Amino acid sequence: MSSSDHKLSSSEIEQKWYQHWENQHYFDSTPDDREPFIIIIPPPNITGVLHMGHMLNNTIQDLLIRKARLEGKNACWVPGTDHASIATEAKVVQMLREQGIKKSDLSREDFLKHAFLWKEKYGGIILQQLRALGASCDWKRTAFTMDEARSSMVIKAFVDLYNKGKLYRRKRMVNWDPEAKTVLSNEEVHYHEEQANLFHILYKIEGSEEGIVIATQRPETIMADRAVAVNPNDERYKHLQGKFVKIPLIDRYIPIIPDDYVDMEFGTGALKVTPAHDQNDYEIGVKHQLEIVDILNEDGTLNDDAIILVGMDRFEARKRIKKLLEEEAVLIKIESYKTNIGRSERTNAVVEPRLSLQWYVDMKSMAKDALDAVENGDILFYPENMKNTYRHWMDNIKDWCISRQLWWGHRVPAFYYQDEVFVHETAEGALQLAKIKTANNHLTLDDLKQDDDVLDTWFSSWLWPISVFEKEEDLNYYYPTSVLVTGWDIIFLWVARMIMAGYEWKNKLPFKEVYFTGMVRDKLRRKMSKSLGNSPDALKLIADHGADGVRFGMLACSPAGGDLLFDEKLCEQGAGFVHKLWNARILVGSWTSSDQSSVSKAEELGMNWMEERTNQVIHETNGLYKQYKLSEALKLIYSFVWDDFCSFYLELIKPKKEQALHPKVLDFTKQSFENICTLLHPFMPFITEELWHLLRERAAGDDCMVSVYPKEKEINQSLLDTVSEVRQVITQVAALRQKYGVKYIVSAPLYLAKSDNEKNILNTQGADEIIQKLANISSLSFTDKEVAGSQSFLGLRDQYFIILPITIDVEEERKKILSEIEYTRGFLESVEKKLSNEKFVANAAAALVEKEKQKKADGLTRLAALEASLAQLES
RNA sequence: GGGAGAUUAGCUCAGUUGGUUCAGAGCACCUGCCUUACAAGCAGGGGGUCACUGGUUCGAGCCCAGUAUCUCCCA
Repeated sequence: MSSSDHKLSSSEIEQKWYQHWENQHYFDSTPDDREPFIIIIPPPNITGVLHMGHMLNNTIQDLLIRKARLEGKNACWVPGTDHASIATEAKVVQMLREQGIKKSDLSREDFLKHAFLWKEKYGGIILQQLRALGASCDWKRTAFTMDEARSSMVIKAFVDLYNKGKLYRRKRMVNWDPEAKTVLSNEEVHYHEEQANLFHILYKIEGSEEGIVIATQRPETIMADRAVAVNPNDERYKHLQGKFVKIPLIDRYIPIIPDDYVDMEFGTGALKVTPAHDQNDYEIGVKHQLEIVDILNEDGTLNDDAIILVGMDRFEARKRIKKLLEEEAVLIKIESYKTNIGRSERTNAVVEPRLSLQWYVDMKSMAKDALDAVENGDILFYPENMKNTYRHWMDNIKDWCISRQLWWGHRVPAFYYQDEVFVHETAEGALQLAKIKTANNHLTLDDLKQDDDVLDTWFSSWLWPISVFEKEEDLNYYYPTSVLVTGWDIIFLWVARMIMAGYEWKNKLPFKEVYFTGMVRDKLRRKMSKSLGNSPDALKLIADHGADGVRFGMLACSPAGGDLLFDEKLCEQGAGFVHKLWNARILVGSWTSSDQSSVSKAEELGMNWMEERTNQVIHETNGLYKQYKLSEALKLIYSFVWDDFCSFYLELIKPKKEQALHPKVLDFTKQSFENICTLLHPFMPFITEELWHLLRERAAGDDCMVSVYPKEKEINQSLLDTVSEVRQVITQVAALRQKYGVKYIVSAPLYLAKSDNEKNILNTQGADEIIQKLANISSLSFTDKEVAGSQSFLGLRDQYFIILPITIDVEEERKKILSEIEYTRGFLESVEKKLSNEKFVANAAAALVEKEKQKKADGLTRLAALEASLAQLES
């Protein structure tokens, strides 16, 4: 026995075994005859470091992969990273700025060189950190959304959609981030209630002393106004319709137009229409054929069309214009109110609605198959209610703006010549198209200008499941994948779109099941985030509690879909569990065996029970796995190991000091321990591997990670019930000992009241021995009457008497029995009520009625026993 | 404004097509034990009008309607 046998060092065994598994190539997968089980990792951003969300998500994936591997499937977990265009570009710009380099000073090519260098340096951090968690990814398959294979598929997809007529380029109102100078998707804009001012401004009617007051939150945009709209039914303004008003500060007159859109109740009931700077105004503008004038530059400063305050930032302009309006005496009042302000997820800049020319994917044409697949159960969602959210979105799907005004990403493969656009994977191909279209053979590459924009990151992410397999053979074998594990917050951004892409290009769903994890929140229910600083350092957690402890902590509190309120205490509990297992192994390891020993009846019964109980746990956990109730499966195994194996079975088997066990018993015990290791391995891979090797000498390749997951067998319920009764008796005796202060060391005789119950513990070989050992009973025998001077108690079915060396408080005992009698009578009453109810007997299932009858019989037996005890006490 | 979900013990949550007196688990708390693997342990214990109000039913934590509160998604 080496010294390391008695001391547990998590970090040591984590490093040792992870390296061993990798050396043995256990994580690797290649297509073969076995059933595949495949998970594609939700690729983390290259800008990130491991956070709690990743820990949860990847722990679950590893758990599922390891379980499948143990079950003999060909398990493959493909890792990778996402180029995260806007986030990465922001990081690189910032890095360059710190080096004194401005992005605008660099060419696109030079900027990309810097970006790739950055990616090489920092882009793999998360994948590296995942190893610390025990992730058994097939690392040689590591993919990146911008490497060659993925990029070429992204470009092909774009071209293909264009050729199918599912892509178009159009000028629309988009969310504009003036700081990053790019369009944002709706999902990248976060709305929060903020305090704002509502400016009431007087617009004077042309050729009249009268005026009309409009209310606006954005006075700096009045120069872009092209109309004032009022509700056609608004009596206050009927006489003004068709007249013109002057925009304050500048010399421009705009019409007063009627439109139903205007809410008479809001503000003054008069709405300034600024088609270039508001989505709704834009629509009104189109309807009334108003001129659309954009007075802002892409960086949020005012341009020449603003006429005044040119070159000033929009917020500075707002302050200035307030003064100017006051000077002109047209600022009637400023009202403070709360409104939702949209800010960029990345830069936190206030998002500007902006009219711009962008590429769009026609989503309606793809939504149908993707919706059907989920509706008809081809793809299963866990939890199931995510279907509703999914359906709602699919039914109201909007076209997808996929161009971004950035450099880091896949460049749009569209080439322009004069007013024509040519879409092709290569510039040369586009040139050919252009030559044909223009009938001009003299065109050269220099005549074409490629689109400056890149594609939305999700435009590569949606191809992830179909793009990670580079070989046809792999694709045929692994696709569709088994399950996707991701957060519900990206069900639209990612999950729905992957399903669409799967049908679009492979004519097949990308995965059969989707397991939505919850969001990791802190104890105050706040989402864990870097900005709040409420997220624990993942690697420190692992260092403090061990990877197994952290995995336990993450899993123990993670019901599918629901929020996960993370509490470090759960990791402590996990670490405690690791120690429990460790100590149990030390105990078993300290035992010796000898042919001279015999197998006692108690041991025989104990072993049989252990086997049945293991079967039962396998059966139950398999059921839980199927429903993805992973935290419940873990809790079940936890209590099985702790309460059943350690507290009961090992105590039952435990030999007296210096005594040896029969080899059969010791071997069985080790075998049970091995089963536990295998069952627990997916949850806690390191400690189980370590114990596996400490339990026995192992040949090369005999590792827990690749052991055989035990199969379900038929369960002997009757044996389980009998031992439950045994354990109940032990518990009750212990409770009585505690109540009367009788120490364990004082043994006492126990009697079993004779009854009709054939399966009583005296008829089961070994049961008496177990009770004698664990409850320190001097003798166990039948009795057909009350035992004088005894304490009586009920097991699950039978009644027992124990004689403890105490003086009994008759009055107290009487009260106790009376209250039990009362309870039993109530119980009987409710049962009888049911049985005498004709409708119940007629309507309920026969088995149920039978059960009620049995309950009545049991109840009567118990009542009789209690009344006898009472009589005995009073005699 | 449209939609989804939730409300069960001090906390986090189970509760399977309505049917054991159904009200559960883990943590936390309290009590007693250093019983020779583990005090990171062992053995016990208290604690809930299942948000509220009605309805359906022989029977409701579970089904229906409404109310309240909260969370989230979309606009």
